[in-house]
Amino acid sequence: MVFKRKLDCVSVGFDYPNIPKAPRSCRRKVINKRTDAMDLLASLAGKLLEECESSSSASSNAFEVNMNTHRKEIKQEDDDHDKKTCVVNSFSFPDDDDDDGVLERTPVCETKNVKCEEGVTEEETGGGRFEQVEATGGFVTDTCKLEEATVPRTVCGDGELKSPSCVDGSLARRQGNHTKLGRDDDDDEKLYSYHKFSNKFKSYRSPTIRRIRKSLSSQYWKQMAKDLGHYRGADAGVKSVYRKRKSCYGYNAAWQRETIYKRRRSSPERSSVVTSDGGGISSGSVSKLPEKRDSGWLFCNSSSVIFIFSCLNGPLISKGFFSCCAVKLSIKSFRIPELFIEVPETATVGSLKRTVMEAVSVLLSGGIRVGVVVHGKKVRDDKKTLSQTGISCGENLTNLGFTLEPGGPSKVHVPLCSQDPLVPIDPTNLSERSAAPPTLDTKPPQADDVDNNNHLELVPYQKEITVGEEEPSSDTRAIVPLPALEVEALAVVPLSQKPKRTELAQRRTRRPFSVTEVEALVQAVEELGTGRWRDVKLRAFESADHRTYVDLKDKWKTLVHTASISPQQRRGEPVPQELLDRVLRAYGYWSQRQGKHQGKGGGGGGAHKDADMNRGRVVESGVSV
DNA sequence: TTTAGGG
DNA sequence: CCCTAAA
Repeated sequence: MVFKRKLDCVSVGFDYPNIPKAPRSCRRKVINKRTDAMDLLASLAGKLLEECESSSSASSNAFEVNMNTHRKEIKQEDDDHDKKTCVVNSFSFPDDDDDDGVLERTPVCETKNVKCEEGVTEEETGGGRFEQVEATGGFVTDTCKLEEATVPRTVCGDGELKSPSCVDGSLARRQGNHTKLGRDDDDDEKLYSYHKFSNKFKSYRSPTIRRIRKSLSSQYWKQMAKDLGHYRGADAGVKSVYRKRKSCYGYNAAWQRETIYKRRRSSPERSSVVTSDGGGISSGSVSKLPEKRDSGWLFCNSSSVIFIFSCLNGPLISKGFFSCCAVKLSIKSFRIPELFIEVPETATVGSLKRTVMEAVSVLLSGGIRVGVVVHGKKVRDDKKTLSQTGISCGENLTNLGFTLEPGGPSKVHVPLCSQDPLVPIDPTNLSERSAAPPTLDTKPPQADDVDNNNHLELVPYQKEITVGEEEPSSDTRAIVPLPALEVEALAVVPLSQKPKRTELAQRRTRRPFSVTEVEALVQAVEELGTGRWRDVKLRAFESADHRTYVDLKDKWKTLVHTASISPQQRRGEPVPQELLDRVLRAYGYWSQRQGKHQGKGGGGGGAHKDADMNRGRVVESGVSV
């Protein structure tokens, strides 16, 4: 099989405009999948680690996270006719990467027979995705060894919100390698294909993509920061998601537009890690370290705090300085063990990469268990504080380690994602797995609970994000959505990305309309007509915070339906027939009126007093079915 | 932000 | 109730 051909296939795969336009609902699902990929991607990126050391020699104090297995091999076998089975025995996430452009944060897939190509601009790829890979002649797609996939880490020493680019020395060390790898390809044809690929991707733009990109832009990170209550930008007023929701007409657009935020909408009693433990943190008592928190890993609580936040929404790494000493730690690298991946022979290299990445991402985003090892002994008691395990402030923590294991309900000692049970992942069946992604329940922080003295800063997995930047110009700096879920890849990687409900947003509790409410609604619609739901809301439900104008519109819709079906078919608390009659009457009237005036409406006199409506048998004429 | 409709 | 295209 000629590589070039495959590459072309990849190009075709990215030809977004060729994707048949599906019905809106279908399209939406595709979009969701893309978003999931982004989430996973972000999550992958989020397994970054940060050290608090301010000295450049900090890295020498780092400890390492080691995985059980380190077989550096991908065995690839034929599976029936067209399946390739790749076993990725280990991945490592080195501590750094080059510092040249966004690729420095791009997980790099190195294989013996597969080269990593750089040169994809940030605009094209953004951070956090596998970069293009070109195969050498020896690729012919039977045994390839994947030596490591690397994810750089972030090292910042001063507690300021910084991009990973603040990593200097250690990054430089690595730069040579990858650059060389990428650049010494002398195959023009492949290069051509590669650029063709890039261009394809460049044109791979759509409002949806832009939106996703936007949501992953710095704005997003800032929002996350705000959520955590540690972002001190111009818009510092952190408000409770719940409250935003409640005041239907009060919240600002930015919030509402935040797609991500919807995932975090939740009941007010839920709070974020830092939020609920703010007091403990500032107290400087390690013993108050939260042992079990929502969506992050809060480490140390005195003069320095490392908060590693990871969820489907993306990773955050934050850090703050407090008044006393802290446990400082750095994770140079860790490895995740064996993955089992199955792809069709016809799969492109690109899709293979994406498959691997998704697998890794899925694994990282919830399918791994983290163990804490202190002095060589595994600490199983989650409630133990660090100090109780023998870790004390100021020490280099060379005696602290972690273990990561895939699969199984998490016995997380350090919750990487969520306190919710993690969905087990069977790494040997990843490609066929239909299980829902890990349940990641991110919970909105409550502004009221936020200890603003904590001043945690966030270090997004993203370059050059600036704290004060209000303009989401960072569009181009966003972790650009991986085109991983284009049709082809979806076909190849049937990973079920269907999010569980809890993963998105918590559905509001159902609150059936009372007869009184129905009456008020009918009354208002009689007067205002249909199509002025905001007015209806203001007129009749202004104080009912839980009833949005959309709710009212929906209720009206169901009322009309209810009124038009037989009483036997109706469910729930019966609505007096009298009200239903009024519903039909108003419906008919306003339908007719709208037809006549063609949206001319306006605030004119209420229909309530309109003789036409009360008198006429508009009902029949107005109601169809 | 609101409206309108499908899910 | 949710989601979202469109206005």
